[in-house]
Amino acid sequence: MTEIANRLGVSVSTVSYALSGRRTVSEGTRRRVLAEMERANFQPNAAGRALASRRSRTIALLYPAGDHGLTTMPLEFVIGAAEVASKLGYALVVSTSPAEDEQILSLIQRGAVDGLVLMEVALRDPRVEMLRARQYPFTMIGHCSDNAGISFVDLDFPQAIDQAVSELHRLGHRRLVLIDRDTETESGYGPSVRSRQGFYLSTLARGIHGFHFSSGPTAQDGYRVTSSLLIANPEVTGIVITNSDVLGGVFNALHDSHMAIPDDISIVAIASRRIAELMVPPLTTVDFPAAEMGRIGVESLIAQLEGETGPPNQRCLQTGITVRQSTGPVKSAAEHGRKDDTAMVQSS
Amino acid sequence: MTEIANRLGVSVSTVSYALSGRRTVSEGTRRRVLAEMERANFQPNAAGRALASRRSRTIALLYPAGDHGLTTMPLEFVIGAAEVASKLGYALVVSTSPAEDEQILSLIQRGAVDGLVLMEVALRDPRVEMLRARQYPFTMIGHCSDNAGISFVDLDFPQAIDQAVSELHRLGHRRLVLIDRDTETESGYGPSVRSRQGFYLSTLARGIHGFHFSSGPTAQDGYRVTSSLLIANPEVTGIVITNSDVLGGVFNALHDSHMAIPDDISIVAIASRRIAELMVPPLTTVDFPAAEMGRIGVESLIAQLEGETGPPNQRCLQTGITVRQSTGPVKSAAEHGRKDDTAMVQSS
DNA sequence: TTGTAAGCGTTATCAG
DNA sequence: CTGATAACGCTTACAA
Repeated sequence: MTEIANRLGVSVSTVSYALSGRRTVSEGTRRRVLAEMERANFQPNAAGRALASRRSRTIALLYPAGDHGLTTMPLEFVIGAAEVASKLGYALVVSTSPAEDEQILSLIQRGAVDGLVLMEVALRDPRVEMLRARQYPFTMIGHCSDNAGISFVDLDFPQAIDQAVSELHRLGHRRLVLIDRDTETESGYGPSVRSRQGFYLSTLARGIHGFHFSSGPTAQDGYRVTSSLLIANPEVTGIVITNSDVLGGVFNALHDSHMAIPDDISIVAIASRRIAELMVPPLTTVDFPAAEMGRIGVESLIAQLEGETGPPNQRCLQTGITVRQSTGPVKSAAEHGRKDDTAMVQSS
Repeated sequence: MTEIANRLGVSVSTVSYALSGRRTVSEGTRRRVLAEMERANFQPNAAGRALASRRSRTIALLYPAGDHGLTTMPLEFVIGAAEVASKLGYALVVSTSPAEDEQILSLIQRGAVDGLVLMEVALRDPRVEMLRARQYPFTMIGHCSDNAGISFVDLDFPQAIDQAVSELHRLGHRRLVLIDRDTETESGYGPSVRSRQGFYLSTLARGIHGFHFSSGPTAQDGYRVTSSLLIANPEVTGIVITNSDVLGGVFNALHDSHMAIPDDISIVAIASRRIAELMVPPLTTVDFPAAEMGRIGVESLIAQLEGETGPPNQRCLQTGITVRQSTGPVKSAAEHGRKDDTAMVQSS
């Protein structure tokens, strides 16, 4: 910058202001400065800028560590976040979320990042309490019981579940089961709690029979749960799944029990398109807008960093349903005697 | 740091050296300094350090942009990279690889990062040429035709394919097909080229019949290719797949053609465990060690940054095969008359 | 509209 | 073994 200033016979501050626009610079010099920068291929040094401005223009995505082993959030999420961050002039560092508050603190106390995006927050999350107490800028993917003043983006799980239930109901299914995350290990995990509540509300509202099974996060868990489910509740004709990690187990269990999809049983899951298309038959899904969630999370964090005032940006995204081939009308005549309201319904 | 120095009555440089160990400090003062840092909860400021040392202690992972739409590299890769980077004291920024050299240059000219990890390199990759010409530190996931002086980590695709072929051969399969990436759009993409060559070598070496079909990257492409394959070459009993994005299409096509897996046809794919367990039946795979590749890539970049000398670290990882249920002995008696060498073979 | 200069928090050189 | 002190490259009052 000094060099550019010298070459043009202006001061460094003029160069700096020409670039940042933080004070007015005569149109002529501004253009000359920018032209010279272009010519010299100048790029402002990140460290110098960060040191002087006390802002790193870097944010961190705290990725849930391997504690669940597998994780539900797809890669598209990270990509979406990275893209918008870069578009807004920020770098996005991915950090496997250290369970220790200390490590988070270290990250922010070094001034390495200006703000955080928290993933997989629990209903009562100690990290959230800590950051809130310190008034540190952050946004959440997911949300807590108490979100006062905090921006977040989440899926509207009750609505997502209701779409699934509604579709199955439309097809004549009257006995549904929800397979969700294991509550023992996931107590306080928002999506589980909200999905389950939503499921009971949705089934109740339609006067149909619904209950849930909890499953661990692996395919084996899904297999086991589905097998017992089929024995304990052979009258079930529709399954709703919230955690795509168990899908393989469910499908294999059904296959081994000679239950055809969708002839004997219909399945709807909250899952990405990528996963939907891997299944046989292709899975009817409530779409998980991962990339968009990443985008929104980063956007609202940066808005906050850039001094946006006003209420926090709290959004529960609405989902759409994509009907593929894992859902169909109830066939079993034993189930209801007659396929009452399904016969003439058009595909929506 | 100044504050700590003052409180202890030593100079800032002593504090700095006590922390960095870059010059000897008497055991006593060193301990006092560290104790005081602990007490005051001191964290060295990243920007100040970066400015003075001219190193950001940050590296970037250049993630392939959405040009293929879907991407083959799983999330575990990013996680593995992030974990080891953080363990070595570096931050890992994820950047959706801008096709433009300019943007890469901007990143490095700002001094925002000390080095790059390139993903999805082509056999002749302009980015590689550019970085090499500038002597900029980087490592690759994958490798080019000419890798002189560049560290990389890649899968040993010929070996991976050979494991797949070997397993199918062991089971008595004598007519194999490889479904790989579409060459029209992927010309110069190393894994495709190497897999295909490896496939022909492996089948040739065993005196069995092998040929390949190329498929686009979507499930629909996989479906189409598999359908035509079944018509054109009904004698095929084993399929090897390199790109897990097409798996769903393949499985669905087989299902729709009433080909049972593994009774009528066996399948082996290069894929992650996560995907393997989604399929019905669970897929026999040559394991893709994504996390390890991420780790190694980052490690060798950092080694390079820390001034390691000597030859570049060039590694083609060996794979293991995990036999699940998509492979089985040839059943079709029409195929070879007799199942010659398969009858007595033990599982390895 | 522009210039001057004081930081920002480290590292590293040069003397003791 | 330790202290001063000059960078590092930029931002931003304060003056003019």
